[in-house]
This record gives sequence, structure tokens and C-alpha cells, in this order.
Amino acid sequence: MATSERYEPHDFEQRWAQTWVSEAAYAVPDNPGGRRKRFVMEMFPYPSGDLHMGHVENYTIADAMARYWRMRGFMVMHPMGYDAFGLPAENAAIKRGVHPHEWTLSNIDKMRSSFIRLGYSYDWAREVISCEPDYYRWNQWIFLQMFQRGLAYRSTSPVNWCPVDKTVLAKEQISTGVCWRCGTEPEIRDLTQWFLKITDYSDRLLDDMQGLEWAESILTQQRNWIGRSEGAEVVFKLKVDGSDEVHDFPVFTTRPDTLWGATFFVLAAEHPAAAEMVSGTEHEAEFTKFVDEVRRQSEMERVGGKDKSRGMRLPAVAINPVNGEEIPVWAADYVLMGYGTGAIMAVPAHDQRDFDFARAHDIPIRVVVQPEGQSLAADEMTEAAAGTGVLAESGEFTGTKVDPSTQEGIVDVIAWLSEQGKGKRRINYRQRDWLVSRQRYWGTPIPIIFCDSCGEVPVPYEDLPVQLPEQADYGATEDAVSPLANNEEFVNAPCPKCAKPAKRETDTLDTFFDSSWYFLRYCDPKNDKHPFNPGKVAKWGPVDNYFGGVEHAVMHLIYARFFTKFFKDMGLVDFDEPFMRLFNQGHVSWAGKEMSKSTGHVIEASATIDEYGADSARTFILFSSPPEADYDFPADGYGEIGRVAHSWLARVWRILENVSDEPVPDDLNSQVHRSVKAVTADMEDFGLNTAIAKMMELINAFYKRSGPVPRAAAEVFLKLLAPVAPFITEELWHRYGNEGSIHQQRWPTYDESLAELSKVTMVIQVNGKVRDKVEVAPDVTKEQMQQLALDSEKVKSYLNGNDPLKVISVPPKLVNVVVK
RNA sequence: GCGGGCGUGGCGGAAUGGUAGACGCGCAGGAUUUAGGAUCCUGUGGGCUAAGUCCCGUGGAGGUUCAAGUCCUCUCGCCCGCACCA
Repeated sequence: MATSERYEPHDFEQRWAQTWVSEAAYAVPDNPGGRRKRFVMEMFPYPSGDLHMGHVENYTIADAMARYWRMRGFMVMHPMGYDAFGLPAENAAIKRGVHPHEWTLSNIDKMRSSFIRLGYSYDWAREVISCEPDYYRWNQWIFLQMFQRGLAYRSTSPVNWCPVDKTVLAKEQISTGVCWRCGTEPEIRDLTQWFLKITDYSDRLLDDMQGLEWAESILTQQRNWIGRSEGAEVVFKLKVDGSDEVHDFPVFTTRPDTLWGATFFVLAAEHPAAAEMVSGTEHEAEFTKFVDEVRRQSEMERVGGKDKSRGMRLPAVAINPVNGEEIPVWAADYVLMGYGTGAIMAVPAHDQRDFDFARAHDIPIRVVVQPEGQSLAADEMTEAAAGTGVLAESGEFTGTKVDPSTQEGIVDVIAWLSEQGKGKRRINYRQRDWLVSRQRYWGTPIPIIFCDSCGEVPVPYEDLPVQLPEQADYGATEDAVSPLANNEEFVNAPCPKCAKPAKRETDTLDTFFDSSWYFLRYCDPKNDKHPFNPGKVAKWGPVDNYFGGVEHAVMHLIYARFFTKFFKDMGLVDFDEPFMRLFNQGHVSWAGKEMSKSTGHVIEASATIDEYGADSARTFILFSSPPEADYDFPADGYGEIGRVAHSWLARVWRILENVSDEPVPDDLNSQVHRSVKAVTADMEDFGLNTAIAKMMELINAFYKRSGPVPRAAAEVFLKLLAPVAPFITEELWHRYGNEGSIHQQRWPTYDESLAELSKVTMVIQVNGKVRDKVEVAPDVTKEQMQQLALDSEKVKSYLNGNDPLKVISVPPKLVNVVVK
């Protein structure tokens, strides 16, 4: 006799969760063998505390898909790890006196147990924690490999320095303009720091995008970030007032065709040449003040600020190579040291930013490209004319048509410049080398020793890891250096080459370094001889499906692509791209604001799980919005989260708890096949919210019939639901008396002919507006449809006895009769 | 400022250029009871109405099309990124 129990998820969810862990239910071997492999992973989390509902969204989407693919017959590797170095651990240490390592690991423990409670199908044996020496030693190994190949080098770069706390400040720590701890205005200090030569890979990073199944918007953002532009390098000569010396000064321009319109020359404010030419003159004080202001600004403020006039006249002239003209030299904030040569020729008539600057300082404007059919006069212009046109006042090129979008005319100017020795073709990139030095404690020590005799000496591989010392101060240093500099024991080391006393590098690596290769470590997480075994990576790599937010569109995703190409060059991997398919899930916010542990603005996952169960949390978050869309939890009533899904799962439980052994009747069978077809199509398209909606329809169909649901139909439903709600489906599956896990079952198939409806609604439109509807067989012909439409009384009333102008039939759904 | 997105009922959202609002929440009326985290039935975009397969309706303004939430142009609003948060 059938028993009846209420849906009490807590009774069985934790039992199954523990079973899956203890039986390593989702472990996969190093070699998937003959099975089709699928490497599925999510961007690993920063362990800031317990999981919040934003995490639940990200990881549930990926887990549901991983479970679906497993049921589709793939051998799925689904690993998890923790991006465990970083600023918040140090902040917590400074504020609360807990060691970053301790703080981080306790957060990891909380997150791991929430992952387990949520039933995520991870292979726990592959877990990676980036702050542990068995991981970061390989960061050091990779860094040294890059160093040996000339891809890691040192150069000067400014940092923000708090003179009170005596520490380098991250941008986030001065988001209010002052130091987050003491409120002091930061100073700018120049430090010698480590860079990676990612620009060597710019072209490959661009070219290889074509093989990626990523959203076009992400690829576009990457393209724009790399910012390849074709143009010319043109050599101007610079003459400083009161000096006879003339220096060559190249500039990069995408519009060499407008050279004849250059009316001034601009150096980046921080260009050393600018400082040099005012040094010892009456302009020096004013200039120093100006540069100081500019350097305090972010790049965004500099380039995008409202004030388009910030600049200062320098005591020099530049000589235009195409006409020998002497033009004034300025320093301005809108020219960046890091782009091109740090100097530009300014053509106000044909560049908007130059135009704004020229107008602000009464610098002459000269039109040298006349747009077709126009005759622009400089003093009447209200904006620059950056488009196509015909060259004017441009020497022998006067009359030449130029088009920046096709390079028409421009290539001819470049060829001429080369011939004349005045310039040459050049491709410039917006992308800059990657600054990886951080003046922080909680990161990977950079494995270099500085020796007075031998210079930059790599720590020998056999001495890795350079262990991060256990020390208690993470803040103040005497000068703008890393807190590790306070640790004498760490700093002093013999030179590996000559054995004389030497000093270690005290900077640590940017945490983006850690996340640039962790997916490879998942393939071989315990290797203590190498970062990974190439044979193992060859079996599982590259990642087939990567899940993560759009906020990583450029930096992380470009850095990981760069590392992969570097490993390819080393012969360690046999693929060029790390992530074949990328899925960008939406952002989850609450009351319009991003959830953040540090501000306490979070909806913690465990609260929802405690109250309604893990299946409810999963189902709710997947049903609430399409996976790629942002979702904002309402400001009030968030405590009700999960109730909606819980009551539906309770309904599923009531309807399917008891099943019958009768065969599935035809009409129900047809509905089941239709549901399988629809849900499968949605799953293939990551349409988890609509897939759940279609499961709801099937449950409603089950409910409408009287008596218990036939077991065969119920089991099909459970398999459809299994990726979304793994616990209730496993529980009912076992209650039906099945052996083994439902999650090892194959995804149900459907029969197209059974899935078909016997009747469909045909809509009859007149001039595109619905006027009538009739039921037709799905294989109705166009002729039959037309006849039905013309027979409609409704249509006849619009025709008034006339013939229709046109009849359009879309079998079997729609006929449109065009009248009058 | 530059680059990339998104705008549909009271709410989350659904719609290969082809019935706008699937599915669900909420709300209203009702039923029932083992009073539960109940359950079930009916209704639910707006307007006018005696009645309508009547009119209006997908941020706004134009356009293309037999047909536009969907395609095009312009525009407004919001979100993400912009190189030391990750």
C-alpha cells in the first residue's frame, strides 16, 4: 500500500551529499580512455567567506550542465579550487589580527562544505588552492621559465604610497581618493617592477580568437583591449629653446595623411624629455606641479575627463618632416606615456581630442582633408572632421582621396614617407606589458635574488618553492617596498651564482598569475616534479566549457590565453587556446547593489539551504532568470528565497511519491515525449529557466490525470529534473526500488512521431492582425490553409466580396490575408 | 570619455521576423481540510463596453516588411569593464 510522507529535503539531502563525497561519485581518471571527454569548469572563487547567492547562481548553472552532459554520455571532469591569494586576506589580517593563511583556509572550509551541501558534482581529489606552496612553487617555476626566455623583465612604474601607514596602496584602497586606513592623500612613488612581455603575443591573441566559441561581445572587448592599429611612425625633430641641439622624436599616427595639418606637438605630461627641457628654467616649478596633478589622476580621468584643456606650453618647437614647419610643443594629460611613443603630432582639424585642446588654447586649426562636396573653414568648425575626404594643402598629395576605414590614400602617404626616410609603416597596440609585481605579503614570492656582482639571478629550480615566510606584519615598510622586506631572514640569501651575500626580491606576484594556468593543474593536481604532466593535460585539455562572469572579459581571459600560448611554445601543451566554449552567466545583485562580503551586503547561501534545502536553492536560482541574464534580488522579502522552488518540489514529491506499474497511456506518452524533446532542446542551449518551465508543464499534465503516475513516465521526468535538483530525484529514484544512482543514468530519448500533436491551432490574420483561429492537422497543406482562411466568416466580412490582394501561408501555424 | 551589454504586466520572465505575456510569483474570488511551509478550482496587460476573436500595448521617435518585442536609423535610461579587487 502506498505511503504518504511530506517532502522533507533535509532528511535525505545531507545523506546523499555525504554519499557522493565518500564514494567519490564524480571522480574521473587521468585518462578518459575511449569515452568522449568533457572538461567543464567555472572560474574558481576567491574565498572571501561563505558562499552567497551570487556564487550559487554561477556554480549551479555549471553543475546542472555538467550533470546533463554526464547523462548524455560524456566523461565529465568537473573540478573546483580556490583563488586564495589576494588583498582581502591582508585587509582582514590588518583589521582583525588573524593571519591571512588562517583566514583564507577557514573561508575555504566554509565554502567547500557549502559546495558539498549544494550537491555540486566536483571531483574533489583535484582540488587546487593557490596559496599553498605545492601550487605557488609552480608559479615561481613558470615565472623563471619566462625570465629565462626574456619574457619577464624589470622596468619603472608608479605606485600609490601612503606616507603615514608606510605601505603601497591598491587602487581599491584609495577608491575614495585617500588611504582606506588613515585618510591620508597618497603619494606617487616610482618603483622598479616586474613585467611580462604579453605584447609579444598580441597578434596571436588576436588571430586565434576565430577558433573560439565565445560570445562575440567578449571577443570584441578583447580585440579592443589589444587595440591593434595600423599606421606610421613619423620622425619629428625637437628643438629646445636656447639650444642648438636637435633631437629626433618619433610619433605614432594612424593618420599620416593629415601630417600637413599638424599645428602642434604634444608630449605625455610624464615624458622624461618634457621634464628635461624645463629643468633649470623658470617653467620648472609650474611644470612639476602640473605633472604631479596629472599623475594623481587615473587614466580614465585623464583621457575622459570633462576638462579638455589641461596642458602646459613647453619651451621647444617641433619640426614637421613633411613641410619643415616649426610647431609649438605642449605637455598634456591626454597623451599617455604608455601608448605609442608617448608623444603625438596634433591635427586639430581632424582629431576631436586635438580639436578640443586647440580651441582651449587658441592654437591654429588647419583643414587638410576636405570631406566630399564640402569646403570646411577652420574657424567655423564645431568638431573635428575625422572621416573620409580629399587632401588639401598637402604638398604633392593635394587632391588625393583618403579613407581611414579602407586605408585608401593613407598607404600611399606611408610609402612616400618611407622613401623619403621620414617615417615608416608601423603597427601599434593599445595593449601594454603586464605588470605582475605587487608590494604585498599575501602572494607568491618572486624567485629572484639580486646580487651586486651578478645582477638579477634566478633562484635555482631545486630551491623552489621560495617559501612565503610566516610573519606577523603585512603593512608598514621603511620605503615603498613589499612587507617581505621587513623580514631579514627572508631577504638575505647567498647569490646562487657566486655565493656572495645578496638580497631576495620582496615583491609578490599579481594573483592573476595564479589564475592563468590553474585549469592545467586540475589535470595533474598532485604532481611534485612539474607544474603538470603534459601527457595528462593532453588527455583532458583544453577546457571544453568555461563558466564565468563578463567582468573577466579582458584581463583574466587574456592572461590565461597568453599563458597557454607560452606553454604551447614550450611544448608543454598541444593546444593554443585554453577555453573552447565560454559561457558568461549574469550578475546577481541584491537591491541593485553587488553582493560583497566586506560590506556585509550578502544573502548567504547557507541560510537558504538551511531553510528550504539545497534542491530548492538550486531550482529557485535557475528558474528565476535566464542563466546569462543579471538578476537582482528584491530589497525586501529575500528571506522568502527558495520558498517558491520548495513548494514546487513538494508538489513534485506529492505527485510522484507513489507510482503505478500500469503502462503509460498514449496521450500521456505523447506528452512525455514532447517534454523530453523540449527540455533537451533547452538544455542544449543552456536554457535552464525554460527547461524548468517545461518540466512544470509535464508535472501539471501528470497532476491532471487521476490516479498515480505510471512509473515509466515518472522516471523519465526524474531524469529530466536530475541535473537541476539532484537530491529529490536521487531519493525518489531509490524509493522506486532502483539500484545505482539516477545521475549515472542516460538522458531520456524521444520519438519524433510520438512527440507530435494531433491538432494545432492555425491563426488567420487579415492584414497582419489575428481575426480567427481554427484547429488543423499538423500536416495541413498551404492550399487547405488558404481555403480555410477564405471560408472564415470573419475574413469574408473584411473582404466584402472582393478578392484578397495576397494570401501568405506559413504551415501549419498561420495564414495572412492581405485585403484592399 | 572609450569599449561591451540590457530595457516586455504589480514582480521574475516566455516568444526560429508569424497568436505578445509560456512557466512561475503576487493579487482577487471560491472550495476543502488531516490547520499545513497547506492543498485545490476560477480569474488576472490597459481601455471602452450591453455585448467585442473591438481598440491600444514590448523605454521613446522614425523606417523596412503581407507581418516587427525581434531587423535598420536616431534617442533616452540602467548595468559591466577600462590595466594594483578578483
